[in-house]
Amino acid sequence: MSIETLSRKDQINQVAQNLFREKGYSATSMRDLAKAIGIEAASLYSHIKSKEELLQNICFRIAAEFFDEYDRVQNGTTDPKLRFRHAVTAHTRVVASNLDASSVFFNEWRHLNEPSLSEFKAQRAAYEDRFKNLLREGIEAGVFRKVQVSFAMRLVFSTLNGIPTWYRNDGALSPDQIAEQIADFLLEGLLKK
Amino acid sequence: MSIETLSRKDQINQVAQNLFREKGYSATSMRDLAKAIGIEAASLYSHIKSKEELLQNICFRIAAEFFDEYDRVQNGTTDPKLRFRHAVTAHTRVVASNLDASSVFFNEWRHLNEPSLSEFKAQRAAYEDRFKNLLREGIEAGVFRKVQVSFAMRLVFSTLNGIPTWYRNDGALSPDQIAEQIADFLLEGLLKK
DNA sequence: CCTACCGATCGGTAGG
DNA sequence: CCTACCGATCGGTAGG
Repeated sequence: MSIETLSRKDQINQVAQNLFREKGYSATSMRDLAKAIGIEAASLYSHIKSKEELLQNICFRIAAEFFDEYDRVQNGTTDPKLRFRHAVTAHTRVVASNLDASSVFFNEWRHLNEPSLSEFKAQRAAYEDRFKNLLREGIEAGVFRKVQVSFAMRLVFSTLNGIPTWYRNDGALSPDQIAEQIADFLLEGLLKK
Repeated sequence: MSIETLSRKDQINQVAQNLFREKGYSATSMRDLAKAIGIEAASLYSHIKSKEELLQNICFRIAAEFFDEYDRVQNGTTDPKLRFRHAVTAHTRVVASNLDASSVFFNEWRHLNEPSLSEFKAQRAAYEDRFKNLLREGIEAGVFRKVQVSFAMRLVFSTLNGIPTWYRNDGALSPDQIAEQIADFLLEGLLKK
């Protein structure tokens, strides 16, 4: 869908995602946003309530996508290794398919005010717990090395959340392809067997 | 060294590192900085030239540390696996020992203006090339799996550069300890052998 | 290191 | 969706 066919409100949200990612939330002014769309800054407020509302929409929409995609791929799977692989590939697909929004989710959430900030942190912690549980299952099943679960979870998310810093959706590698490769990397490491 | 014993200029740099990390460069005002130190905003300019100069100092000082520590640990080592391990642990030590500054290096460099911005990117690319060469060596020596060098380098740095998002230098794990564990993780992956 | 101040820009509102 | 505008705050300077 090209950007001209979006409703003005959707267009504002999409341009905000891009500017918040490229310049950061604080360094993006409502005048920057309006100019990129081609209207006056004051006109934005016919469609939105505040600058922070834009940030909230981005952060919570992408959070919901992470949960939805996780639940979708876990449904029915019981093998610990496969459950972990599915979680990683699901997360990667969401990130790689929403590079602007996920960048904002990872880097700009701290500019949320209360009570959104606490709600955001709670959702993120709940999501991270799912990955910790998968790691625990894998260790108990004897499939994974006896790593520190909390530590390993952090390293996994560092890898996954760094995707927007280098991935370009230009056709060279599809989201599904990098998802598989990242899962391989996390499971196998660099050493030859 | 406690913050009171620093020269005023060093104190400004240190507080700037912390605020730029916590709030971001754009969201940190010179008045925030002055207030945290206990002087008026105008007085900062007896010690520094501009806000951006503070950012430049942080970014280039930590870049120099990455190069210095890399050169120090590579000196004399020839085994590909050990060379990679030393590079990873050196980088990790610099990050874990400079959490504020390295966070700014990773996340706030985009607020640099030219010509600093281009210089920064050039240094970072040169540093990344060193890691790519290490990966290439390891593959050619048959020690590493045949991964895509550029892709693997990105994943390695994602893991390393995510450290400030979770590591707390509170005595539970020393920089050297997490450096070793991260090297294990990158080399071995999660799967049990 | 301070007081006093500058022009520019910020997020947002009133009223049409 | 626009013009006109608000008070607040920005990075920084002059002068002491």
